[in-house]
Amino acid sequence: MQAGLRNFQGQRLHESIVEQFHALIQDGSLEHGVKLPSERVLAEQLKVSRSSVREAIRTLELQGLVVSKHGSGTFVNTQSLDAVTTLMTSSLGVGLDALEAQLHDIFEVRHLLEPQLAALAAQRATPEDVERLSSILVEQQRQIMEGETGVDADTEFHFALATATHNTALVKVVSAVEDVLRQSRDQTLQQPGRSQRSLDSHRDILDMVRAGDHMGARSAMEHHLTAVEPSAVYPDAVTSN
Amino acid sequence: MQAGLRNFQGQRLHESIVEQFHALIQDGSLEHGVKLPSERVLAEQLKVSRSSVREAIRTLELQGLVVSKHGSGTFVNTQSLDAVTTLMTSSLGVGLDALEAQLHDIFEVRHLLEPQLAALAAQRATPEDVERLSSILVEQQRQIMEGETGVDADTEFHFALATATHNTALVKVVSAVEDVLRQSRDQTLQQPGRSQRSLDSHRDILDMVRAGDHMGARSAMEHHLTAVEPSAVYPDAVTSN
DNA sequence: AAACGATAATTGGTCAGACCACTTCCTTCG
DNA sequence: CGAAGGAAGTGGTCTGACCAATTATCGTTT
Repeated sequence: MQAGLRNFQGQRLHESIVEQFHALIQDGSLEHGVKLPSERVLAEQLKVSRSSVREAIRTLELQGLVVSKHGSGTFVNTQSLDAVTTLMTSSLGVGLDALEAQLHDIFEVRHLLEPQLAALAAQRATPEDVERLSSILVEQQRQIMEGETGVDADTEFHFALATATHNTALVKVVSAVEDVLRQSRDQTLQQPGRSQRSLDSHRDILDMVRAGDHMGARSAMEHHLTAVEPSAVYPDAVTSN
Repeated sequence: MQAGLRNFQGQRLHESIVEQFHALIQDGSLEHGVKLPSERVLAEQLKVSRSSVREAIRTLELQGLVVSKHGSGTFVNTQSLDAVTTLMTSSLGVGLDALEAQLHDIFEVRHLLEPQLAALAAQRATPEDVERLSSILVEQQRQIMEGETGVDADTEFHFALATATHNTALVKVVSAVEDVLRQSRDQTLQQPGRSQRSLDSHRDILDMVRAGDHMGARSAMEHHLTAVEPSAVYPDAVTSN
């Protein structure tokens, strides 16, 4: 009987090769630093083409599990940061509830990040920043009155608030989170009253920022996030002071 | 127009192709959902073989920036969390001058994120998580005793702490931040005593996590961040305690 | 004219064999 | 004995071909 090479439904060949290596690494057959056979030999052993082996190795290298050195060989590397992650995530299969779980995780990141962010913004926002935030809320009000959800203005507000911290790294992190959220936010805001409530708490936040009240801005943001959060009730949210 | 295809120092061909796509995506030339040319056409346009194009696409797909569908084509995908984080890290790497300025910003993000993260980890860490964190500190101690800075173990500790929150989104955000920091951390830790002090405060954090004391973990992390912050202003003012 | 179905064209996935560039190691020469 | 040189091994790239899934095309049928 030929080697496993189960190539079931929609599974690409080099992907199943990757899975085999994951298994070999996880059960300890391939320890750190071990040099694995050459691509040509691997291709012959697995009875696949060298291209497939290469694409598999490319994947493993991207995952940090392996390092290829030109002219020398390919070596197992299980001590990198990336390596541990991929080994963890590969072990637990991706279920149907994965997306929902991811969404919850992202909201949790917001809970950690944005209240602090609002506090920073309250301390550093320039009059121009406040003006910009204010005009965004006007636009959001207009969208809501026209029957839209105002999701774009909603996202824009959080982005602008991040900008008001004058911390470029923070802006990038927040926009990463908000970008992913924008898709789901549209559904959330379609529940009756949600849009208006979101706008109201945005106004509260802006008031605090305008007043330079960083404590107030922090709690206003926390209130806002709780208000717009999809029903998910969590046992113990982080108590921030 | 034939783009440069600069293949300088040890740069593999498909890697420079990946970089070109990163640039195209970042400057907005490739928006979400856009279908890019077939592999054969791309190979011709870039004047490389189709294999190289494929390996580049494989990389982009692993980074979440692109999705290939058999028989249909390859499409840009910039709305996944993976996509945004990889774009973030690749963009933060550029600019030697900007890096200096952004370093402060990044440390500020850590100050916002990681204490909260430590609190979460203290609430959710499993015995396995604690075990893992513990072994990392052993490794860090070993590296320091051998005269190294222990920068890898240092980075890995923060990464492992993030995984202990069991929040995949949080892990991704933190690893993006830590990745950028690893470069500068090596310099910071080279100041005498810094490495040992960093290890000591890591131990404090782990103690709090082990005890499930989320408040203690939070303040321990805050203390740690303050201790290792590259405060070029005060050379060695921080007491070791 | 619209709906359906077979067919061709397109595209990603895999395969085969070749050559190039870099490393390693061993032989050979000084 | 050491160093220069070359041979073998390895990853990196190229070429061209075929397979498999999808999509577009066009004919027939209703």
